[in-house]
Amino acid sequence: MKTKSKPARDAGGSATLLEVARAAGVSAATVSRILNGGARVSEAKRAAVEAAIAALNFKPNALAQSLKRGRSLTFGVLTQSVDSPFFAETLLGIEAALAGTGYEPLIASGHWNPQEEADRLRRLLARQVDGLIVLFGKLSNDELQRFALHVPVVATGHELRSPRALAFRLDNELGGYMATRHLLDLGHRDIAHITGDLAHADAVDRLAGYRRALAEAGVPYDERLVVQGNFKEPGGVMAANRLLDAGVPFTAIFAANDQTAYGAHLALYRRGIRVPDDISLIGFDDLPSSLYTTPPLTTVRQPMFDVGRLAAQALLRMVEGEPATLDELPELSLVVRETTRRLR
Amino acid sequence: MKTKSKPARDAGGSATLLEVARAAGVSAATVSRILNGGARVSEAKRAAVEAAIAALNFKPNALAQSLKRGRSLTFGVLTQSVDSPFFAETLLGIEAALAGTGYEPLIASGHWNPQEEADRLRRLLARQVDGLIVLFGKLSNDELQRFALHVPVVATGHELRSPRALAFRLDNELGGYMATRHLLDLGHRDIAHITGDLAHADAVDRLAGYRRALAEAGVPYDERLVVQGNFKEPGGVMAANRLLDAGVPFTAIFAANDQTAYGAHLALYRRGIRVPDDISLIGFDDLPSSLYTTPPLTTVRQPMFDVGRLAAQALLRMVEGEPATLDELPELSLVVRETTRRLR
DNA sequence: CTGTTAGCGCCTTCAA
DNA sequence: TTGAAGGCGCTAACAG
Repeated sequence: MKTKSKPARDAGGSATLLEVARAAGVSAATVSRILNGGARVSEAKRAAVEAAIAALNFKPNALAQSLKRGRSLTFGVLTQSVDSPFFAETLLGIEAALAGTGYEPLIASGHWNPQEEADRLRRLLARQVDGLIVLFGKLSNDELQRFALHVPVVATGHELRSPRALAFRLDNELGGYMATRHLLDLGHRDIAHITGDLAHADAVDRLAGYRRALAEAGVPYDERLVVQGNFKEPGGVMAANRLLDAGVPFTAIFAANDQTAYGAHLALYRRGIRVPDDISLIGFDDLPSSLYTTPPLTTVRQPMFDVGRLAAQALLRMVEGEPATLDELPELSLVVRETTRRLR
Repeated sequence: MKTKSKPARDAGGSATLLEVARAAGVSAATVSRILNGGARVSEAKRAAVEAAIAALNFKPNALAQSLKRGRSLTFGVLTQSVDSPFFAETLLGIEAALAGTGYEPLIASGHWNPQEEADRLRRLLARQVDGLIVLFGKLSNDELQRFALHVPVVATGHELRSPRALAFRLDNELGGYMATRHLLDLGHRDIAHITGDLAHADAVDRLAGYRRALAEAGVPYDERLVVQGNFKEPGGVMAANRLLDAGVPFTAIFAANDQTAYGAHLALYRRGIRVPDDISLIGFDDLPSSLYTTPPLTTVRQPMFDVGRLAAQALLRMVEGEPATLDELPELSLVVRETTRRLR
């Protein structure tokens, strides 16, 4: 005896368009027309169909629509880790740009692993996303281009511009310069730097900015004052400890990002060194939480919300066939709060 | 002259299964069989098909597969805001539970707005998700049940158990009790409480726990020591200021969540009041960042990663037709760090 | 072992 | 204005 083999879903809902049509005594085509606006339909039938839709609680099957139309109204978004506040803000910007457009983000995480990133991107493609937003990560431009063969791609943290792929980076070198310059302006000359993971271009650029500011101010570069972190709090703790143990005096620290600064601050606190009274500290990113650390953290702001918003807006245009362009390039800015102070 | 009207996608890729079949000189069914394991196929044809797949760089269209199979291998996940570290951790747990199962999360945000939540859930359903995970929010049990008519539902922060819906809450009353009790054990008797948004059951429960601990210790409840916050940093700042301005002395604060504690800490700092030297402070949640505040925050840990993981695992079972059960109920725990200290 | 036949649910000509 | 027919890409009987 053959029994309904449909899986667990639908125990209580979701009629099909055909069922609606039958209930209303019209053809499926008519229902479809009413659903999608457009064509004129007689008032009588329209009323009947709308009644049937309501009665059956009908919702069109988006999968079927996508299959038929060849567009899924979905953008794939590759973050590196959903738990990073840094990405969270970007996601918010994407969400904002997509609101009301009918598009929805399908989010995946690459965990800073090129293989995993490529794998996730492939899955996203298999799900027929109409476009891809790649947030940072370690994919090469070639790989990005390969994906752009299938759908338009917008990437942040990469440099790349082709008809179907657009990438942009913030000026991290300038950011590093701004941070260091701020410390210099405050009279500091012995400025330590805790770098990010130097496998990332951003970390390298920030370091370059630090060196440029120093050079410009005539302060010799002392490599003993530069230690490597990893963009995470524990890295900041360890780096600060190494700095302190090295015995080379310094009055300020430029941390490659806010999380590193948090860690460094904690390490200083443990040794009874106060911020900013004894040592000035500046971060990079301006995470939302940096406004509420005690004291609030001076930092270089990365406008991640805007980055997300602009990326999504650009992609929206690209899927409409317009050329790949950016409305504006988001800019870094110095946010002076209370962890830095004038020397003496 | 009629021209290809397919949209921008596919400028360079994605062959169809039928094309693969033709290239390999077999039928579509054979290709499908090879793709899905199962049936036996001659080595010759298998080789030909695999060659064709590679040559054409073929990836099955997941939309078509889902439509045909009646399962999308997608779970809808309703968070309230992607930018909250609290939800981020839960998402991580869900991601972990889903890894390797073939299921992927489709994430939407409800922003603590019942209308918006319901709307998002409907869209998720339209996309044919196979199950729903609802993380907190303000939907009523009735509404959740209604969604459970269509697909299995697992919800956190609700209480509800039916064949196709499972919900669980952590014991927030106990959490509030634990926090207050910790302060009491340290010798504090004048303990202030900054509540969360009292429209949330969690906030009410934590307050109840606070009162119970007080009562149990024979400390009279003083309503002047209880002010309302909103689970966010600014609320913590304002609440702490109100507490301070009221002039009723206290030696410790129990903040309804970590973000509130951050805000309160900042307000104290601004007035030169040190934590924990002058005032002890305890939060609730144990956000990842609480490990790196200066000093690290004593708090009541909510195992959100586990919450996400357990929810996803339960849902996984439910879509397989198994009854709605939870492996275990995650428990709150006291995490003593450095913002609380013995009185005197 | 393999091909043919039918759709999944919807949209879109094409005729009427 | 409306319906019939065909097909998006894939899978699942059912024959051979």
